[in-house]
Amino acid sequence: MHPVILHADVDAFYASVAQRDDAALRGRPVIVGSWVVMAASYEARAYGVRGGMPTARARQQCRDVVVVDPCWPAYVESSKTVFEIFERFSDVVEPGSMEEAFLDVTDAGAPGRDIAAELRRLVRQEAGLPLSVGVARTKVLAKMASRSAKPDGLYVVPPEGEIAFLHPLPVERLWGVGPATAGKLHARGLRTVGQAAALGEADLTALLGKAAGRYVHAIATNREHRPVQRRRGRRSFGAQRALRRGPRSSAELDAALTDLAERVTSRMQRKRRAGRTVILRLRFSDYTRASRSCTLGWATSDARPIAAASRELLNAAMPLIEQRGITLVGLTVTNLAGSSDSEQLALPVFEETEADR
DNA sequence: TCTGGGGTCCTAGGACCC
DNA sequence: TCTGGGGTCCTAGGACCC
Repeated sequence: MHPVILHADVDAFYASVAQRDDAALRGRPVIVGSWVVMAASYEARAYGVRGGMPTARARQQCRDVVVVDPCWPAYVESSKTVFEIFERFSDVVEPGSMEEAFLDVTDAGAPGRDIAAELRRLVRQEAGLPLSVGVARTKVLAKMASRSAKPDGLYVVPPEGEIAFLHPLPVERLWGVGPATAGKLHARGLRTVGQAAALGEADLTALLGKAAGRYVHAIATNREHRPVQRRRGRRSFGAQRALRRGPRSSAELDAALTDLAERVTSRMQRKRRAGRTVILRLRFSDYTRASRSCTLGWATSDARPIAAASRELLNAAMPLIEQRGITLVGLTVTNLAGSSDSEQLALPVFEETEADR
């Protein structure tokens, strides 16, 4: 018996929640976000509206668009409902985000297509949301199948039809191939997955680097069979803030760092996690980026040492900031202490010792 | 009003240790 | 004095995903 893997993904999650909760929005172009589009309903996408686009531009492209503010409690609640439904179909559910997951339903005793159809029906009925599902033997194929299924559809890649599905696709449709990798492949004259597969692993790793080359070769030749795995614990906590263009006073930057450190550490404290490495992320007026990091001698979730470390990093980066102008400041704490198997697991928050000071 | 906010993983060089 | 591998940790940057 071959593996049966589902990739289930709620369509335009935030926008669909908004349309579910306000009947007046149904059938209309809706975007969620204040000044940047976080999600666009399919009605809005028909006008070329895309995620990441400034809302002002979305309004230009679609005069009737309705812009709604994000509503986090509704997303958390909806996500919980959807995942409870997923869990009924498999013990092996790997979340990809709030609104998508892989399910290994090999042992479910019914054809993948039937399970997927039932999953879609229940999510529509109990969560009131449109779910697209891809069914295949591997995660990568299931993921790309769900993309083909959208919106509100079901797409099955049969075992004997895998290469026929995969090889004609443009390389940029591969999961894990973004603009940079696609650009390198295009520069070599490779436009389809089949052409990339024909190149061979040695040439692909020479072109893309070891990991990326191996990965692209494995999926292009349909040899990527990583199992569905329950989620590992998180590896970092971060927060960031975009800043208006123009000079920023150091008091302003200081206040931003203090705020970011508090946001990050309060989440860490809630999850009972502590970290040792502080990363300051900067973005400049020309959209170049830089990061500065340092590692403390102890793991902490206390805002004060993290804010202090980030201020030192910022000071070290001042010449860069003065030269290029800063438009974003971010703070990430990583190198988390203890096991990361479960967020619920209570972990000791290591105290700063005399020797560390 | 071109470009938000939250993550993951990989690479490459240098320091340091055995 | 010169030389070797192998391993880990740290820093900075890049690519990608939702």
